[in-house]
Amino acid sequence: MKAEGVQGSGDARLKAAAFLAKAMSDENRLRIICVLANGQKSVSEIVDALHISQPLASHHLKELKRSLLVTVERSGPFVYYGLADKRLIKTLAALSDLATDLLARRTVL
Amino acid sequence: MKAEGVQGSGDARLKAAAFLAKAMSDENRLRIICVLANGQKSVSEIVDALHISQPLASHHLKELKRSLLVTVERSGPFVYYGLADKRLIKTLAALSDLATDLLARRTVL
DNA sequence: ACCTGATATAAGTATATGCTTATATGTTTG
DNA sequence: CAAACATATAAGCATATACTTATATCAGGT
Repeated sequence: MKAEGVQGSGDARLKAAAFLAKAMSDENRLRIICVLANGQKSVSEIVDALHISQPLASHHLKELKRSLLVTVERSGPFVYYGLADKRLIKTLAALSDLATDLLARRTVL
Repeated sequence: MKAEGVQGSGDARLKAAAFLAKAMSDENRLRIICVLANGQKSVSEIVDALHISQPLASHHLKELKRSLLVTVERSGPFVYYGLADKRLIKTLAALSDLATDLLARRTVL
């Protein structure tokens, strides 16, 4: 018999992890996450911070929203995006540390 | 002036993180990582464990190698793949935990 | 050398994704 | 309502990627 507990099947967990990794697999999206780490930001603030076009920012924000990584809140003409979970920052840091090490190791060899 | 230290520019760090996330954005590759968590495995062992075709396994192993996530070692007719860094397991677990929570939260709301 | 098993590559297809330019929607203010 | 600003969507293009089927390479045994 199967005893899955609360966390769902290993299959579902891997699927979810792949989904999250995909959402984090674009540099512009990671830059957005970094900006949002300092609190909610409007689209235009994000555009200014990243130096990308407004439609491109909108596109990535839509993707981040679809992947549940960000929250959306409208206030007047502005739309404020924020991180859905603070652990995103830690997770991003872990990815970054590991990736940097892997690359550095390769450069040396 | 810029004081970057040993870890490279934030830009390079994000690029590296995006690269790693992309490598981890496929469920079959995550399944391979899970299998390799128990030690080196040959291609056919991986094929048997995942129930995927041999060329597909080879394709993903090539991608994992290109992304520096796995080591390759030939022994006779067999090619053994292993994890390049044990932190991959922890990182995958972190991704999985966070992703599962995000999805669960959404399901509830 | 030949055969068998293990792995890699090639070719082809379908789909997805990142980006740009142009346009639409929505909100506030005069 | 019109004008101005903030954001979203549409259309189009180029590239990447996951997968399948078929074939090639490579190593070991007879």
